[in-house]
Amino acid sequence: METTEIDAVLQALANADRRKILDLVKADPGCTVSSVVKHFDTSRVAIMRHLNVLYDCKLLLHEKVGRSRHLYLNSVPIQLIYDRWTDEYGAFWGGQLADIKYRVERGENND
Amino acid sequence: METTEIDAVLQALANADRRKILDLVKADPGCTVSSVVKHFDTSRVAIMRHLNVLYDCKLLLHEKVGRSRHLYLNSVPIQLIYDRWTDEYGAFWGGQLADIKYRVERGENND
DNA sequence: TAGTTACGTAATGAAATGGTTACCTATTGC
DNA sequence: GCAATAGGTAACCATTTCATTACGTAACTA
Repeated sequence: METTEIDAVLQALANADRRKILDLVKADPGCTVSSVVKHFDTSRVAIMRHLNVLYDCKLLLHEKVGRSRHLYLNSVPIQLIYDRWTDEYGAFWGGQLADIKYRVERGENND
Repeated sequence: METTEIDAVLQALANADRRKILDLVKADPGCTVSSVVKHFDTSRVAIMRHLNVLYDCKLLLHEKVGRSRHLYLNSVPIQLIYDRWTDEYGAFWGGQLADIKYRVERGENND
């Protein structure tokens, strides 16, 4: 996975509305754009912009049928991100996480 | 974890330079700002801005000693993100991941 | 103590992000 | 055919992001 692809996926995930879209599509695979829009107060165009971001980084797959566009979740990018971080930080987590978390929970972190 | 906190952590991770900083600090806990800056072509101020982003979302802990600032990785936010996504998408992954990953590795992904 | 080192901040500017309204095209249903 | 529906695009605007240069301050060192 290219650096720019990781950037794009993380950037896409760094927005609550886009994460909500993913959740909605996950809950109702094959749903349409307008059905997603109904769950938001923001404009249809704004949601479509979010959808385009999700298409670009391939978190959402889509196909046009008639005048509708059907949406599907593609979890592969998330999985790749997950692998990246667990691979690179897994050892660190395993070794130090418990202690650090303990200290943080006791308010002993030095922010 | 608040939505805005998730946003902040993912936003922070959505930048290759900031991820590189995390990798550097992970490889050399307690390293200083200037030692991190040496690994980049961009200006010291730009890197310090990235550091501030990482401080704000608590991916980096830091303490000033003399005229130096020592940096430490705090993997708790990453762990929380990890938990968030595996909790919400775990079932989906569990059901389809093996097959998808297998297909991806064989170059048969459906992008 | 004078100079270098390490870090911090201010001012500035280009580009990206995220939203809006207005309008346009294609499909469906009556 | 005509109106309603579903989606797409264009133009615009405010804010944030991300970089720069210039300058300031505290601490180490020769």
